[in-house]
Amino acid sequence: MSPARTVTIADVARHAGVAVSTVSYVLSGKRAISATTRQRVLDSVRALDYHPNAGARALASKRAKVIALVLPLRAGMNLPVLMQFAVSVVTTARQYDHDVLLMTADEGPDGLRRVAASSLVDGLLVMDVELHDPRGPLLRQLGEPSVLIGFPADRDGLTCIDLDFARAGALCADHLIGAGHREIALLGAPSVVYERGTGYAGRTLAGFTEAAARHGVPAAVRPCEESFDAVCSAVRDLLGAHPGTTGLVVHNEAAVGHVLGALRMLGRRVPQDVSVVAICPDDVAERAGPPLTSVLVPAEDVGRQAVKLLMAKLDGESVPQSTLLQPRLTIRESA
Amino acid sequence: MSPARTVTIADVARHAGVAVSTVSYVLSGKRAISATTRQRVLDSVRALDYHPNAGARALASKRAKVIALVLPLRAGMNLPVLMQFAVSVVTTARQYDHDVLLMTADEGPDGLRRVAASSLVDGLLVMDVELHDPRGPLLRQLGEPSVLIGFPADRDGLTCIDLDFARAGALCADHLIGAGHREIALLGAPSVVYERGTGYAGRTLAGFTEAAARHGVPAAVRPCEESFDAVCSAVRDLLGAHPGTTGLVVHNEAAVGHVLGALRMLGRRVPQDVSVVAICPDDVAERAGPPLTSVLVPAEDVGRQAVKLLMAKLDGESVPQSTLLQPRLTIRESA
DNA sequence: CCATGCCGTCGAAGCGCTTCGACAGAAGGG
DNA sequence: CCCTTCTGTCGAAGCGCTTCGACGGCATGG
Repeated sequence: MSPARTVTIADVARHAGVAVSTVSYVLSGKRAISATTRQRVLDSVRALDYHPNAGARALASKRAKVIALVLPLRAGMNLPVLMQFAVSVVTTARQYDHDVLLMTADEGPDGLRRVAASSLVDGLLVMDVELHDPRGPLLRQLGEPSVLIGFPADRDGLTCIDLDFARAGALCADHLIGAGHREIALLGAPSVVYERGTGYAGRTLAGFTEAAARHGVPAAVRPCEESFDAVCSAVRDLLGAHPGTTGLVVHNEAAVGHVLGALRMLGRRVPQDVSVVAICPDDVAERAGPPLTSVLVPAEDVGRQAVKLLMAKLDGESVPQSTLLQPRLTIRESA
Repeated sequence: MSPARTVTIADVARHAGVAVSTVSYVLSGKRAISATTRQRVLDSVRALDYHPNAGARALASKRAKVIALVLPLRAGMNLPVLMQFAVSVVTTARQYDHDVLLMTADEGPDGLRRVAASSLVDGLLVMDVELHDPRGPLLRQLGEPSVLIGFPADRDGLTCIDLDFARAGALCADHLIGAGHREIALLGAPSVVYERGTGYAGRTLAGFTEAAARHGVPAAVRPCEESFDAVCSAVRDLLGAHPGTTGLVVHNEAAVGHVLGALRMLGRRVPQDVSVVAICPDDVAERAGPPLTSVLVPAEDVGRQAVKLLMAKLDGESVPQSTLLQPRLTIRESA
């Protein structure tokens, strides 16, 4: 429309008949301003459709009001959960009046250094941290406020949050055993995921195994690739080697549909012949046939909490080093 | 380590024994600087590990070197593709020395207005634009450089890019008909997606129907919800109503696995009894059983091209109003 | 009734960078 | 040999905002 010279705080001040600093204080609330002046300023802001310049604000206040979200970029990642997570981070950050800069891990440590050093962001949210993640030491050294999703082996001086996967594995085992199953098994992620030392996969497995042992129930465990054929033979092998298995836990979102297909092909009915519990998002569980009893990965919760932790750190509050989110089992038809 | 007062351009200038402006010109290349001076400055930059302050740069140059990626946030979205897309946008943007601000559509028009007006970003990438998307007019009015992924009905003055879904639909039909099928069908997205006027779904359907008509082959079409049961009855209905159907196109990523399961349950072998072609990402097609002949949604290409278009616009170049990416059919075992 | 405080507002000094105009000195032309 | 034209560099003026210190004016208390 108009030639649109952008509106500055000086324009607002002039329009409202006050000093620039007064406008600033009205907007930030950092000093008391009389109700009448405040209102006049606010009206001018609205009238002129004023939006503070982000760069100038960042420069003067040393706060960019932007946080970085660092995504992993690896094989075997499960994109939908990542996405849900990202969305919840953005939504929550906005509630704190912050924006989110999206980064991929493939720029490596330099990327983190760059955004931190350039004051592009005030803090970092690092996803999918592995057991021996090089970014752990880096973050410690960087001194930039950060929150990690996932647990590195050495979490000293870091703030970490994740679903309690050990508990999730145990919950699945307990549920099956409680339902009377006397031999159970876990079908996991592709083996590369375990080898990489991805914390959550190993922790689920440990929790599962431990719970089974506690009840004295034999528990087989098998990694599982994600193609239909691979899943079929994995299931066949498993049931061959452990014919008494009647309870199955699946911790592999991409394979979960195939597992049901494989069981169908092998003539095993779910849940009559084999009970299945999955660890996956609700929508996957719901649209499976039959709908799966499942423990969900509460991506949204994790995202929200992670942002809250980071905001607390930005405000100089001290926060717990580790936060574990409790898993929740939803009973559907498969177990 | 150190108390870490951040390094400024003045520090670099002092260290190199030149003026601040000289450092700036070395870094931006906007004026000729002698080789020796340039080298000295560059050395100092490295020695001090200097990173320009993003806010100051943005303020002075009126270029933030950040673009916004606006994601949709709707039911029936398919997250993995979105994610792939986002990753490719970030990667490409980095090649142009830009960062990416992630926004969700749920902040609405105000969100776009806000980031644009505050100069937080230099341009906008808007994903998953619908036929009658309110953001079309908004962008036009905003005057901020932008690129839309998807085609609104009125694309005057906008820059749009997408996969040529009509062509993709036609390609599937052509492939099946070329293989000798005399009655074919399309299993599509959930009906809500069509009703919303999501361009790509409708265009696929149109391309498919048209191609079939051109060959004089009857072609049924059916939207499809994504739960296993719904898919089963959809497939059953379809095959019941059109018993001669031997070629099936599936344009629904979440349902594609279930379709194969349903066919198996109905006793139809793939590809002996029914040939199946899917429109979905390669990894989904590959890990299906049997691996699916498919047309992939080239999320990465779209992302890369979209960024390139946006960068061209930021540089003041003029770009084509519409860009259509050609689909590619990959033959696997299912058709 | 004057000293004391507080409240609300203002002016000005930066924040770190880009960019414009100026200006030495070298190079080239008449 | 002087005047012009480049080249390479410098200094300074902002960019739009936050924040600090200052300062009138009003109420309070002695």
